Amino acid sequence: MATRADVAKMAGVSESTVSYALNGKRSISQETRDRVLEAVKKLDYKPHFAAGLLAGAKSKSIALSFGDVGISSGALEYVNGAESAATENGYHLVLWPSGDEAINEINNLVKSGLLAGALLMETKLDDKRVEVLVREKIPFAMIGRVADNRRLNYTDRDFEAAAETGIAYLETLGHKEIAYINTARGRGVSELSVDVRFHETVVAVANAHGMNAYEILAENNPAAGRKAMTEILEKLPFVTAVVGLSDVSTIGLLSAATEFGVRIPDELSILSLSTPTTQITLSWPPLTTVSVPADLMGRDAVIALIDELEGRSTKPHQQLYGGELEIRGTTTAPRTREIQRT
Amino acid sequence: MATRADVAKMAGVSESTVSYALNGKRSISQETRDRVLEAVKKLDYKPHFAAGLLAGAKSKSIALSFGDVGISSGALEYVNGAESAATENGYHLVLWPSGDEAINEINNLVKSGLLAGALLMETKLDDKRVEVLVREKIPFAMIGRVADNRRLNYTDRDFEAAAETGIAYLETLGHKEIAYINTARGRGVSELSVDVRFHETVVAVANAHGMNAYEILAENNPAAGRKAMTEILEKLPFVTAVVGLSDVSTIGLLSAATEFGVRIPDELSILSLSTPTTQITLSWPPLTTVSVPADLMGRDAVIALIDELEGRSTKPHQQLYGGELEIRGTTTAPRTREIQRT
DNA sequence: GTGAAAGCGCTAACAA
DNA sequence: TTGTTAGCGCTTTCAC
Repeated sequence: MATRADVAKMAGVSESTVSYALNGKRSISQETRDRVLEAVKKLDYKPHFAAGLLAGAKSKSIALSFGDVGISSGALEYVNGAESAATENGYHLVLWPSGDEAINEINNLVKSGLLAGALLMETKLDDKRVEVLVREKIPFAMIGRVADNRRLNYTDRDFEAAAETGIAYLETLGHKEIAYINTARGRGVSELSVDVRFHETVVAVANAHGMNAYEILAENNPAAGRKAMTEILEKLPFVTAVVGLSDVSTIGLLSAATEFGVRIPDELSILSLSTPTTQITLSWPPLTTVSVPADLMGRDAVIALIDELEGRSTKPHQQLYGGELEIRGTTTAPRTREIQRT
Repeated sequence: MATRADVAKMAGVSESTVSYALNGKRSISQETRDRVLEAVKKLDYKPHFAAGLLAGAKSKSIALSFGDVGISSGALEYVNGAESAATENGYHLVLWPSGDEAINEINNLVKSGLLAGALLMETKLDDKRVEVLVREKIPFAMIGRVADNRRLNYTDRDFEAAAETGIAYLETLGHKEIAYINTARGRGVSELSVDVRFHETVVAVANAHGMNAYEILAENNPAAGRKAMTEILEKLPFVTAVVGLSDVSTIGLLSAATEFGVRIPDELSILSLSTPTTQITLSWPPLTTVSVPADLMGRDAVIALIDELEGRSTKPHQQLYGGELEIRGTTTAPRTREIQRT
C-alpha cells in the first residue's frame, strides 16, 4: 500500500502538504492540490486510519449499545434509522450488547481513540451505562431517558402526547372502561424507562378523561399477549377497549382474540401505542396505532451525538416525538353486551 | 491515560516485557508477570488499541454487510446470532450497508488495519461484494451463497432438504395441487440467491412427489402477500396448499386469508419454509413451518470467519442447515370443495 | 502557501 | 527469561 510519503514524493511536496490537501485543514494552492490529488489517484493511495487515530485524528465509529438479549424486533427500526443517519455523515455503528463489562470496554475504546462515542438504546430508569459514561466524560446520546436527564442528550417518545392522542380517540368512540397492557416492571423484573413512564401517563390521562384504566402486566412477547387476553376475559370482562403499551405483546393479544373467537373490533377495540410500522400489517385486522416514528428517532439521536462529537452543540439535545393516530381495523365504538369466549 | 511505558517503569521492567506479560506471546516468569499486572492495576492502565493496530496487531472488528435498505426483520435473527458469537470470541460487528462504494470502504479499512474481515448477508447470485473481496484477498464469510462458491466460506440453508421436508409432509396430508410464493426475481428485480435456488428446488421436489406446483411472484412484504392471496383465489382456486418461500409475505398471505374469509387450515393449508421464529406466533393460526435456524447460522458464519482470521482453518467452511418440520396451526388435509371468497 | 520534524503507544525483530 | 530499539503512517506545531 502506498503511504502519504509516497504521495508526497510523487507530487514533489512535503508530507504535511499531502495531509492538508486531503483534509482541507489549511489553505492550499489549487495547483498544489491538483498535483497531490493526481498522485493519490495514480498510486491508489488509501489513508491508514489506525495511524491517523494514533496521531490524534478522531474516530468515526459509534458504539450502539442495545439490550443484552440481542436487538429486539421492536428496536430494529431505531437501529436502521440510526444506521442510515450515521452512514450519511461518514460514521459507522458498532454493535454492542449491554452488560457490566461491555460499558467499560466502550470506555476503554473511546479512550483508545477507536470509538468516538456511544448511542444507548433500551435505557432503564436507573441505567448503569449512563453512570459510567457520565463519569468518564464519554460523549453519548440516548434513545429513551433515565430518571435524571439534566445535561444529557436524549430522543424519546412523548408519552403524554401519545397517551392523550390515543385515549382521547377512545373517548370519542365512547369507551369508558379500558385495560392497558404493560411490561412487568418494578418488582425487580424490569425498569425500562418506557414501561414506567407509560404506566404513569396512561392512568393519569385516562382518569382525566373520566375513564377507568386497569393494568395488566405481560412480558413483551406474543405468548404473554395471549395470556393477557385470557386475563381480560376472566377478570375484566367489562372493558371495551385494550391499550397496548408494548409492541409484540399487543400483536399476540390480537391473535389470541381471534383464537378465542372474540371479534375485533366489534366486541373489543385494540389500540397500540408502540407497535413499529413493520409489524402493524402482520396481523389481521391491521392494528390501529399511535405511530412510533422510530426511524426518525434513531436518526435524530445519532445526529445529536455527531453534533456533539464535532463540537456543533452547546447544550444537550432533548427531543420528544409524539406520533400520530393511525386508524386501522382494530378500533370501533364499544359493544353493548358483555364479552365472552366462544 | 497511563501508557505501557508508565507500567514498565513502575514494574521495573522493559516496555516489551509489559506487552508480553499482557498478551502471553512469549514465556515470562510468574514473578515478573505478577509485578506487571500489579502495576497495570495500580495505574488503571488500558491498552491503546489504535497504537497496537498501527504497530501490526490484528483488528477484532468485523464488517457486517447487509442489504442496502437496512436490516430486514427476517435478517435480524442472523444478526443477533452473529453478534453473540462475535462477542463471545472478543470480536465486534460493525454495521455496514451494502452499496458499491461501501465495499471499497471495507477494503480500505481492512487494509488500514481497522477491520479484520467481513460477514456478508443477503447475498445475490452474482454478488459484486464477493468479486471485490476475493480480488483484494479480504477474509470474509457469507450467510447465503453466490453462483460459484469454490474456495468461499458460506453458511446457508439446505434448500433441497427444506423443500423435501415440507413437500413430503404436504404429500402425506394428501395435497396434489400447490402454489408457492416466491420473491419477484430475474427480470432485473432481484437476484437474491435464496429466491432463485428455492424456486428451482421447489418445482423439482414437487414434481418428484407427483404434485403440481404453481409459482406466484410477490415482494417480501405483507401487502404483496395479500395480493398473492387474491391471485390464488382468482387464478388458482384449485390449489389446496400454499408454500411460502419468503418470510413476511407468507404472514401477509395468512392475514389476507382471514380477511377474505378463507378458513385456515380447513380451506387452505399454508406452509412456510422461511419464517423466522420470532414472527411465527405473531399471527393466528400459528404458522406451520420448516424452521430456519437463523441464530445458529449467524453464529456458524462468524465462527468460520474468525477461524480463518486466526489461521485455524485450512479449507473453506461450507455449511448447510436443513431445518425441521414444525407442525402448528396452518396445515391439514386438503378440502374437497372449491375455495372461494366469502 | 509550504516544509521539517516530533511524537502518538504499541509490536516484534534482534540481542543479550 | 528479559531488554533495546526501530519502525507502523499519520497529525500537527513551529518555522519559513
